[in-house]
Amino acid sequence: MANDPKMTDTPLGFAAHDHSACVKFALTSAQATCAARGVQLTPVRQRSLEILLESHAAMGAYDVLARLDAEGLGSKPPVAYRALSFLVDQGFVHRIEGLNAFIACAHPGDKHDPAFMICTTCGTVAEAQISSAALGTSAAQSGFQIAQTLIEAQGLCPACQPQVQP
Amino acid sequence: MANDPKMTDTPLGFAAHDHSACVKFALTSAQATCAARGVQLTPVRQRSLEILLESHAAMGAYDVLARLDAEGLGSKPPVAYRALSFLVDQGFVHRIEGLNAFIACAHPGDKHDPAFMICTTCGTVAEAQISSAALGTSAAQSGFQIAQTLIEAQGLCPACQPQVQP
DNA sequence: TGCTATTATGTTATAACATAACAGGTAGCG
DNA sequence: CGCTACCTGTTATGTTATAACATAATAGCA
Repeated sequence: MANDPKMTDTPLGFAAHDHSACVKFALTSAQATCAARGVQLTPVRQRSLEILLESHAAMGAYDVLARLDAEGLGSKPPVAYRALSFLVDQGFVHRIEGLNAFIACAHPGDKHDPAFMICTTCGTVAEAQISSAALGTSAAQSGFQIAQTLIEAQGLCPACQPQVQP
Repeated sequence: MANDPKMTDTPLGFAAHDHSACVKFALTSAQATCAARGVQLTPVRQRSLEILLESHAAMGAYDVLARLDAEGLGSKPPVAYRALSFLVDQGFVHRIEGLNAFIACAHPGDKHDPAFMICTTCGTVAEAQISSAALGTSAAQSGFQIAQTLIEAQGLCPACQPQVQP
């Protein structure tokens, strides 16, 4: 059930790979995770994930919705947004703030903060399998030319943290 | 023209500081930069920058617009978006993708990739004066509890880069 | 000065992204 | 059965952003 070794060194998106296998793997993995967590991968949710996996690119919520609508799975924005929220919550999909778009996670299963390399010319998005600090290195290795790096950390500022010391 | 030393160790947003001095400094600095670059810091642009500097927090484009409108400087979305685009282009203001918001740069003059720490409770945004890798360290030092880190790099993928080798 | 190219602003209209709120349906369980 | 929990359908609206075109100010220069 592991990825084929030949596709693990390069971020997805820039590298050729066995696409149907990677879709199948991600889907199976998501199904197993949902079963383990006792949450439901309903038809709309699963199909939304498949759409993102198949396109293998960043898609807007309305793009996904259009696909769902074409298949009779729902035509109103909340349908897509609810499915995408679920998938993001479960870690199967990442949201790319800079594009207002969603993309299937390139290495589901691992808990991780996503790091993306977004091509400003063709819009291709590659997810880097790294721990944030190594972004520059990873980019250089894959031949990606970084123009701009954006970091956003969300959390609690000192004033808003629950107090331990009275 | 340097920042007061006492306010350089902590990211702005979480630390008390001489606010009117920091507004004045940033404004003067922006004026000088515009003069040096031969671009115009027009009334709308300068006032937009002032609004962001004064509030010292992340503001949506329509929030800025409301302020401009109240002062008779323009009431239609493009007015705010054009001014904000200019300020972002010049590096006086950063756009925070995760919030669809804008914030005045905390250390103008330096060329840098912005790194932010965003409180999910109170919305306070602090700009970290760091080179991306040190975010975790900086956060720990300032007492910020990171829940989630988001990295977005924009640039050119291998296929889109101008070819050097024929 | 007068021409023209450029840059900035004003305005209309609409596109694109996102969510609140409520109604209805279905599955599991006591 | 009747309850609860969860998911889906739908209406309506809120929020963010830009295209496109008209007008005005400015700068550079013959």
